[in-house]
Amino acid sequence: METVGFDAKDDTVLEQLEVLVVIFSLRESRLKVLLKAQAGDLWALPGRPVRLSSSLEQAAAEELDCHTGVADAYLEQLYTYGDPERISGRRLISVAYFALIPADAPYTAGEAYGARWFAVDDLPPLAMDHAEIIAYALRRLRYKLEYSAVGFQLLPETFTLSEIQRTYEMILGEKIDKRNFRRRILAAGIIEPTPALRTGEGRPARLYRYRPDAVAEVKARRLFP
Amino acid sequence: METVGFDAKDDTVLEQLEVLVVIFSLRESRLKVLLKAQAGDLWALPGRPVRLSSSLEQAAAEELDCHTGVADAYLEQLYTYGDPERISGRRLISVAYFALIPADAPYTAGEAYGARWFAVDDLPPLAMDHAEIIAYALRRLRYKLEYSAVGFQLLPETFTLSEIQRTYEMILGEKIDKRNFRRRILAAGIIEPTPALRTGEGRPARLYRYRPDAVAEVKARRLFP
DNA sequence: GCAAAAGTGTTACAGTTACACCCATGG
DNA sequence: CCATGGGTGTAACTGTAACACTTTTGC
Repeated sequence: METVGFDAKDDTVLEQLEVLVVIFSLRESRLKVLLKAQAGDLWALPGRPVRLSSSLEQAAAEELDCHTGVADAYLEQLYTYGDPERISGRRLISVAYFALIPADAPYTAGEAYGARWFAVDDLPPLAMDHAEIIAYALRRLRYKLEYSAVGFQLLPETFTLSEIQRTYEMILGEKIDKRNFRRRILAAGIIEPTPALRTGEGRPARLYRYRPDAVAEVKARRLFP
Repeated sequence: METVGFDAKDDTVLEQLEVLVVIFSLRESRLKVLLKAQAGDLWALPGRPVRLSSSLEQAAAEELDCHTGVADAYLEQLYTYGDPERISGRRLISVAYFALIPADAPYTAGEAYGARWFAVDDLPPLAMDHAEIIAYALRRLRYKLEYSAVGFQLLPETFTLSEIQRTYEMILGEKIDKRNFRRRILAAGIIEPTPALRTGEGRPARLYRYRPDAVAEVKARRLFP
């Protein structure tokens, strides 16, 4: 074999290569993952082959966009799965990404193309090693939550302190003390109050906004509870 | 195109796929990386194509073995680089791994095939995006050092407390208090004393051994200074 | 006996946790 | 006026950081 030339608009794909995307979102007060129906009652992570002309991350972003309509979500490479045993009769390299989309992204957007949201603790039977991939993505998400500001990527533009706290509790699966949580998250300086209040049952709550300029991941570990 | 069948001993390779290995070791009291000479005064990370029949990690382990003679070193997948722009005229997906080999592995073993050790803070001109890959591997190594027992993979089977401390200082690039370091590392219970002493200049030092059974990465973060 | 590295505790400080009541609104 | 969720401070405790001298060996 020899080197393959290609031009910048080459639409052919590498046969043995795909990207997969583990798309997380908060839906109905639960952390959910978007899955596509497959033949044989199995579900699978959304994924696509990679064009010669596009980067891996672009391919993942396109797959994310076509399912959720969200183009600028948080997207991070997770791991590359490429063992010969993971699929019989064919070699397949899957570069897995994980994505976080805000809770206020249109619910039904994800349900085009036979896709559905499943709570991470209540998954259907999954194709290949996709269960393992989701488990790893979840571990990484929980882990990152503790030393970075990644949790805000799951929230709408503005949110109340209680909403952030519920988000953290939902992902980490444990209760957090309200006063300690507020003190810390405010001390970290990564959110700022807006003039607006959210009114609902009970006393109205101050709405806050995330400050992406704040250097969160740097230096300070375990920023949050 | 269509699906490619293959059998378990298929030696053909995927043309656009390679593994790269960032091999770290402590040499002459510095943290060094193994690089191979390339045409045009450039140096590159050791790497190889992936056979259809072998896993990515196997391929990385083989590349590591053939350069260092170490078959059971610490090996971890780092990141997959696959943007079209990283090499002109050809699409190349590089799955990068990083490896740690003990300081007492034979020095010259790495120097077969025109390879040489370079201190991480004094690297030669590098091919493609390999400088970026090394920088990322180093960041990850430093990071992991703080919440896992990965540092022991760079040490011989037995070592003195001062040797571990110097290892940490070398990688993190900062001084650590001797008494605090010892107290913590002993409290963590991940090393145990051996009957042996190491004699040299000054008072002989107790030799310790790493206890791989100790659950290090679990639960406790920031185990070390 | 002196140079060189090993070994050893205590105190001050900072950060974390635990904890309970009043406030503002809608119905 | 009451049910609902929002908002607030302090004290005990735990972990971390700073710090200097004695011990054992080889030369």
